[in-house]
Amino acid sequence: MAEKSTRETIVEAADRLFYEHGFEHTSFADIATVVGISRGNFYYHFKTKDEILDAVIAARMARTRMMLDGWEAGGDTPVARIRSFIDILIVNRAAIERYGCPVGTLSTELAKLRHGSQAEAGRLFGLFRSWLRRQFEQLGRGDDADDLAMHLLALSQGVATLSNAFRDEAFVRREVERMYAWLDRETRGAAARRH
Amino acid sequence: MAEKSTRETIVEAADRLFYEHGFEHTSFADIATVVGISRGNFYYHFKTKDEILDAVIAARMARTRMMLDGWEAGGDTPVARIRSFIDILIVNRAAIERYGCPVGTLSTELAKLRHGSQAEAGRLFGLFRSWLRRQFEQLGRGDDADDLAMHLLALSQGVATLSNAFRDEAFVRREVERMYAWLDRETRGAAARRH
DNA sequence: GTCTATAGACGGATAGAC
DNA sequence: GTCTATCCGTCTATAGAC
Repeated sequence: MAEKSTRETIVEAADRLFYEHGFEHTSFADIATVVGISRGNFYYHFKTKDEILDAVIAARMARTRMMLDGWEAGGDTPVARIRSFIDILIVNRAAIERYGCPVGTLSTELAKLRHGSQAEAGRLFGLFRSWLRRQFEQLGRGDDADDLAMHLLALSQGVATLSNAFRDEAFVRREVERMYAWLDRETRGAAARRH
Repeated sequence: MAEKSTRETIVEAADRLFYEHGFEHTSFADIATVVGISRGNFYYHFKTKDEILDAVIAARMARTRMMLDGWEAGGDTPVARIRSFIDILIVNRAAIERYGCPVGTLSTELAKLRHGSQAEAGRLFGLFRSWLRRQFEQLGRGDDADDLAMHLLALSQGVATLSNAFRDEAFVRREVERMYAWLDRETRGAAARRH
């Protein structure tokens, strides 16, 4: 495996810092310190903070696509795949408790900053939305597949926010079970409808 | 009506700026400019930014309590009162689309900043949580009243976040209708259970 | 003359940009 | 490595009320 380029290392560090401390709260010096390079070298790779942000968003888009592709390949049925989405709340529980959802918190921060890349960040949500919509469509919910996708996305976001505010693991687990039950209800007889 | 004190004016301006631009992104100079006073005068009333934050949180707590008391007095039944909560998404739709939920966005921002007042901000959530819990208890849901309160709070948070990200009014209205339906389902036969 | 409210200038620190 | 802007926080000065 080839060594990671300096640029990639910078983007990874910025990605983590933006998530854990917020975009605005993260300074060039913070990133440079984590990466272990001088600020001079830094400016060779990125001219402005906005450039780093765009690179971070692009990296997250790529990573998310890979994750969604993995779920697509790994799940036998649409229901199983949608469960993979719900399970993020469990898998990433510790990080979410501390820092919230990476997608939601970046999106709201950029909205408040009136930052030009907010639309870009919103496309991250779009990836999940269209992926979920496709799963529901495969379950025969052509009419309201997008509604269902948005509903599940919203609930997942809200659970992440409250998990961050209350740090209550039991709450998250209850809500995940509730989402499972909801999914079963919504998709009951789905196979029958398809034929 | 007595004229508002300078201190109150400062807190009001800070409240709005913290909501619209975020806590960290708002500087003393920004607040002073909005209020129309000098920075020197500013420091006479508040020594540090954290002091203003605490005052803002205290003001929001008081305002929220008044709002909840108003719903309590204005709604004939617990269901009607809970609907008042759900309706915030409609009433404050324009602001939420732009800036998100004031409670959720402040809480997540302070969490990322590891700010000492995050617990204070979390108490704002607590107000809604315990108020909702009481409503569900009055509907005879003693066992899972808190679960239901948290679930509704989470859904409301998620809808606010996605409303901010996608700026989709139709989505918000659909989710509000969905919450109404959920509320009806959860409270069906509530009166019977109580007797 | 002291207290309150306001104003303005100064300094250290740090940020982003080159 | 340097430059400029900005931010937070302190310090001093002024003007009126009592």
